Amino acid sequence: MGAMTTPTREQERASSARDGAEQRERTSSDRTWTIREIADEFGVTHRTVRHYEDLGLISPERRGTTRVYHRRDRTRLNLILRGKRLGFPLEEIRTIIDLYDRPRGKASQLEYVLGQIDERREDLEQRRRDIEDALSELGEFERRCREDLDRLG
Amino acid sequence: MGAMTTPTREQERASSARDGAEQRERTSSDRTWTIREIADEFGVTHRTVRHYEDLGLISPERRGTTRVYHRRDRTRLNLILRGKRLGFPLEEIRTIIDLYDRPRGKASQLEYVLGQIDERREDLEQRRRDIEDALSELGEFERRCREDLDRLG
DNA sequence: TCATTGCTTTACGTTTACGTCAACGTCAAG
DNA sequence: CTTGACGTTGACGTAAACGTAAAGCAATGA
Repeated sequence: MGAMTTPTREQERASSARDGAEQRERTSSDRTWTIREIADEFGVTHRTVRHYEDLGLISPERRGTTRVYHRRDRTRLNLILRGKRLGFPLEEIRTIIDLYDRPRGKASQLEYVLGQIDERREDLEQRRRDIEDALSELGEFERRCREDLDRLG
Repeated sequence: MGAMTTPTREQERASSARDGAEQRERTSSDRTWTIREIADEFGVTHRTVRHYEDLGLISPERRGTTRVYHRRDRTRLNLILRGKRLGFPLEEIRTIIDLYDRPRGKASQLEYVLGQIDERREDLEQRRRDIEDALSELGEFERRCREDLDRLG
């Protein structure tokens, strides 16, 4: 995780809460967000965020009835959205997230996780090959188009 | 049995389907396939193949009422399935296929096609980045797992 | 001749991933 | 106290991508 996390405006609240006596010093890791803020920032609807919660992909804190989102929820959302861009179904994305989150104390657990990692890797590498193929076909096609264009001009 | 209206092609197809090994007088580019053969070979159902036809992604020849698949249909099916592996919706896949097939005689057409190619390329390169990121995260995660495993052993 | 096999169309069912109300709670401002 | 901005939980709608009968020819095997 963290390889492609978007640098965001977590500084603003962190610095302004520096001298507040009422609130303990809030580091950026303490910041929380509402569902609307999260949805807007990630470019999805609140309905979508709630849908992901229904499927168990995220589980924000509840204060009373209201959802409170923390940094970990943002991390998960990033994973989810990238998974979606890659065309993975949400259920499969959930298994991936669970994989990252699963407690892996015992050796048997770790062996299992390593096996899952290999499966994931196979899948991703197949996709990468598909993309490379598609890109090179696209390049070849472009070359031919430009040839045709040159003959016309 | 009554008089056959168009006996020639129908019988050709029937006999070639019966024993394909003997029918090697035909060059491979002339070979045709039934919907079942195509479906089996590509690992999809005939319903799926017909669905793609409904959406205009393939348009096999018709002999009478029966669908006859040629090499170009197989090429298209390959494009479709790769598109699906990459998570593209079928409608978008159709536009890509149409792009490759579109007659591009005039310069304006070619300009348009080149623009489309760029869009496609952007999309694919975004996906590639996502895959690279996911793969490197996976690698990092694996490294940590192996560390944990070493500490246990 | 009859049954089987394969292809056909029509049409409704299903799953995924949400969208879209509806109806209600809550809290600060006017 | 009412209004309005957000929040909540259902519950139903929908589009994509097929699945799954149902029902019908047409050629072939027994």
